[in-house]
Amino acid sequence: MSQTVDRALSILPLLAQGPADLGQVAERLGVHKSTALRLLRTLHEHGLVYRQEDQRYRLGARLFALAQEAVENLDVREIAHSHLVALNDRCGHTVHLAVYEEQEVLYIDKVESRYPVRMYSRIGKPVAITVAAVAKLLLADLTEPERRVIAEKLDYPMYTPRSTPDAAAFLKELAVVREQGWATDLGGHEESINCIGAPIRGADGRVVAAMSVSAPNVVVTAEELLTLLPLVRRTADTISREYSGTNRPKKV
Amino acid sequence: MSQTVDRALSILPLLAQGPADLGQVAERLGVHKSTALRLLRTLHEHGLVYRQEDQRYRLGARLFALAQEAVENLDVREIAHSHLVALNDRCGHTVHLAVYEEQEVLYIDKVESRYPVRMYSRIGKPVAITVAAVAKLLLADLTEPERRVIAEKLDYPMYTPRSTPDAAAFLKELAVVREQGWATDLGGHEESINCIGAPIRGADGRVVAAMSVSAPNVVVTAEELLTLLPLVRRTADTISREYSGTNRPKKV
DNA sequence: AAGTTCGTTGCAACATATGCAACACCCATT
DNA sequence: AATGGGTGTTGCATATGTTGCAACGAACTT
Repeated sequence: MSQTVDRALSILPLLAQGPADLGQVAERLGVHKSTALRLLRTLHEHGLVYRQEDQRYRLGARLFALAQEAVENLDVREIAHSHLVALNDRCGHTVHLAVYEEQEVLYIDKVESRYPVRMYSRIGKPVAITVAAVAKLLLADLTEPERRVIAEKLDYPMYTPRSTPDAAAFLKELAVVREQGWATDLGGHEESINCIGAPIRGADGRVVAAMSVSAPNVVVTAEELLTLLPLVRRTADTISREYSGTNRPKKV
Repeated sequence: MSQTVDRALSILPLLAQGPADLGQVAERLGVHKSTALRLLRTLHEHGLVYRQEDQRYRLGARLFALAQEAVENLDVREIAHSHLVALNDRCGHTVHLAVYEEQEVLYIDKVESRYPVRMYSRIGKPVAITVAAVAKLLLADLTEPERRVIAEKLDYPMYTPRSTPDAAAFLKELAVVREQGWATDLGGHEESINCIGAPIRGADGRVVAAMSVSAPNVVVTAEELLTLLPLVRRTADTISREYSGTNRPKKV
């Protein structure tokens, strides 16, 4: 690995927390100010870092543009998008698409609910991994040891009384999800919001993404939401087939 | 500047266009494969780059997380957000917040319309700079030479017949906007969508952000939308005052 | 006007990144 | 099976590029 690059990249998460001046960056990086300056300059040239009027640095615009471009070029997303929109047309609720990557689950697409009550979520935002239906689906597909390692490492914030309380409960839930091929989140993240989700699989059968439909209690009860399950699963299967078509089975 | 970092960062926009394998990266970077490998590895360690199953590299999840965190920590956004929501409550239309940075204009917040017809835009997405109301507001505040330089450099895509056709027209429009203190986009980006916008100013009077309200013809006519102008301007002014309060005038 | 703090530059010493060549691996071909 | 082209990967010697220092400059405070 490259030390210089390593240091430069360490600046990014540091600035993500908020603007910082040269001295602070140098200190938190453990290098001389002049070194930090040159690194920041390079980052600046690439637009990843921006220098505001008060001379302090913060993350730059190109970072957003990059993230944006990247997410739009994801194969699954491209294929899934129109199906998600169609699903939203039929049921009216918020539809999410998420992927798992290096211990994180994140939304890569979202179609907003037709109803005025909206959920707080955003593309690129890390998902509440211990409770979200999509997270359960994605993690349930990992191997047993992988699941255990991750489950141990996670925090289990009690967003609501119905949140997953600990690793044991989470692993149990993952087993259920794995078994049944779909997942729910009934008020585990926000008291009044329920979700149902289904996995999207590649040609080799592995789960490559997960989708979910979310709706608040005030619009439909959990029971009513569950009646949509067949529709959601059908949509996910359709996307799976289309995705498998473009991505031939891996020859491993 | 640092050559190593420079090379490493050059990989990002390259991958933004789509996944690439080691050889391709090395070639487009003009370096030896082994060098490219080490750079990619470092990027990978920081989560900026992800290695998919077919061994090819693409941009990684942390990039989104970073962008997300950064945008949430922007002072203007934090202050403006509740006001944008309140405005949306009153008028029901889509509300945008945007900033200018290094020749680019981008959305940093958005409150979705209550109506089913939605606009395609996304936080972090570069704005259609030659036609959007927010872009006009932000650029209008630059100095005359700056405006000219940028106007010359831009492309003028004719999204619709009402799009800004060329640099001359754009500069003229900017002058008008600068004079009147508000801006519109009447079908210049999408035929059936109109926007009105107002600037948010810092304590020194400079425009730090711009906000806009967008609505499709099918919901309200352009004339009706314009009746919201006082409300939009008042909201922008309120945000300006609050923002100026936290960011004392620069002593230059 | 003197003193502090912060960003910036030139330079010499050294650590680090570089390209090479050889290796290991997978898949396709014969 | 064996061969060959295509990957990605490793160790190593060279020299290039990065580092920290110290000194400078600018802006703000006292």
